[in-house]
Amino acid sequence: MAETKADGRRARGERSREAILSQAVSMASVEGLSGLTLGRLAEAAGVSKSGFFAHWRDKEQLQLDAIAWASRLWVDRIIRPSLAGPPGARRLMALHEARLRFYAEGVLPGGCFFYVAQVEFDDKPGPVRDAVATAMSDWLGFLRRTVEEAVALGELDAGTDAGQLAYEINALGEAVVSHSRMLDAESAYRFGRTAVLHRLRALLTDPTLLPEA
Amino acid sequence: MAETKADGRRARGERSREAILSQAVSMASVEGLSGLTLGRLAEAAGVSKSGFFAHWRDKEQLQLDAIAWASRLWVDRIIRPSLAGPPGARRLMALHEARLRFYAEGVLPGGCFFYVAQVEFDDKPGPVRDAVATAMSDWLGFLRRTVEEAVALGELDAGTDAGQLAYEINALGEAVVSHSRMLDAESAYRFGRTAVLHRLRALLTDPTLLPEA
DNA sequence: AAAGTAAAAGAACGACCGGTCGGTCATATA
DNA sequence: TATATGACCGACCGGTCGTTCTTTTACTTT
Repeated sequence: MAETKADGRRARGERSREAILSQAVSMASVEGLSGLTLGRLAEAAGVSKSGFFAHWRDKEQLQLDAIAWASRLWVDRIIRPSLAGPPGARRLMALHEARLRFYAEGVLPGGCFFYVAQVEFDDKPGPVRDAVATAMSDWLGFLRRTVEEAVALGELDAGTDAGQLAYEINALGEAVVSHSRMLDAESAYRFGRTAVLHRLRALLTDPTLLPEA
Repeated sequence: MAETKADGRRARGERSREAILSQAVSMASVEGLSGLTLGRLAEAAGVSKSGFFAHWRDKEQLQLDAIAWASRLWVDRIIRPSLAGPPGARRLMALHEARLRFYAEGVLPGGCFFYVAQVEFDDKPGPVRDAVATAMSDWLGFLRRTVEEAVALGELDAGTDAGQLAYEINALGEAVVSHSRMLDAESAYRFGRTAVLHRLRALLTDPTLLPEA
């Protein structure tokens, strides 16, 4: 009992910090990291604007931490689950489908944090841009290594260009975000899924590894 | 002589209007249509901030006109040139390569106006969002009809899903923008071109229609 | 030549931006 | 128990935003 009263200032601070960060990632997935304003963020997170500065020196520091937080979310929701299944071609498809599910479930109200962030910062040099580029490079690198693994396992055609295939899987998944929101959600998910499934099936040495549709 | 003096108020206004619009599309390709500020826009276009309001009621009207201006630019640079060549599979590849050239030449400093605009407005209902959605739909519709034409000409496999292929060509081209700016330009253009070329070649009834690489 | 009109500039507005400051209060530390 | 610390607040700063109003200027129309 009296559980809610035991409120240790430090633990409470940590909870505030995470609430703000989580809210920041959500809001940034809609408005972007620049469109995010400290006033609205603080209000949405239930703290005062000045309370915010107990946790971050300035807006840029928050942006950097938000990128790290979003990376963790991506690993938790997309990468880690796929590591529970078999490697190779099936893992590639699992990654892609986890991504589509991530979008479809509306985990982030704007669809994809990094999609917005990379468009926003690809022309604005600085630490934030560098952090986004690193996250993007990490993700594409992981995809590429997963392709290489599939080739090494003999599941995909030996002539497969891993970097090329990683680029395509990423591009075909990314476009689902705006296509589903601007035009039609059902066809966006269908096109996004079918594109990668057929691309992978064409490279498969054992056609039973992935479903026909 | 006295050419610069003959300045007809009306003609001068039209020139101002177009200078502002052109500048707005360039700046919006970097900062987005919301990130665009009237002060910097006016300065870059060589007029005063208030002079802007002689041409547009408010910022939203400018955004709508900028979308129309960017659409015309896209038609002039991508669609119209491709109509000069043969229809069918070669036209699809020509469209894709014109797009990549558009990016590589730096026609717009931010790479692609609509790429930025669609990410920015896919979650913000209103007239601007609707205009961006229409432009996006027009482009994808044109791609789809070009695919259908290629199928009707017997150049592409009869079982080709036109909407699906249009989605893929667009997605694979779009991703070049941020990939080239955030990571590596050379590989981005190579991946973007190779992806569509191979995708089309796999559907070709006459393999000599498109180059091997 | 007079009257009318369109293109601009200049100054100023209220709202909101990121950020600072002084202060309060519960808690961790000694 | 004394003290330092971290979380947090309300008030406020200079600056920029989109927008409005007034005025000047130069062309167009009558």
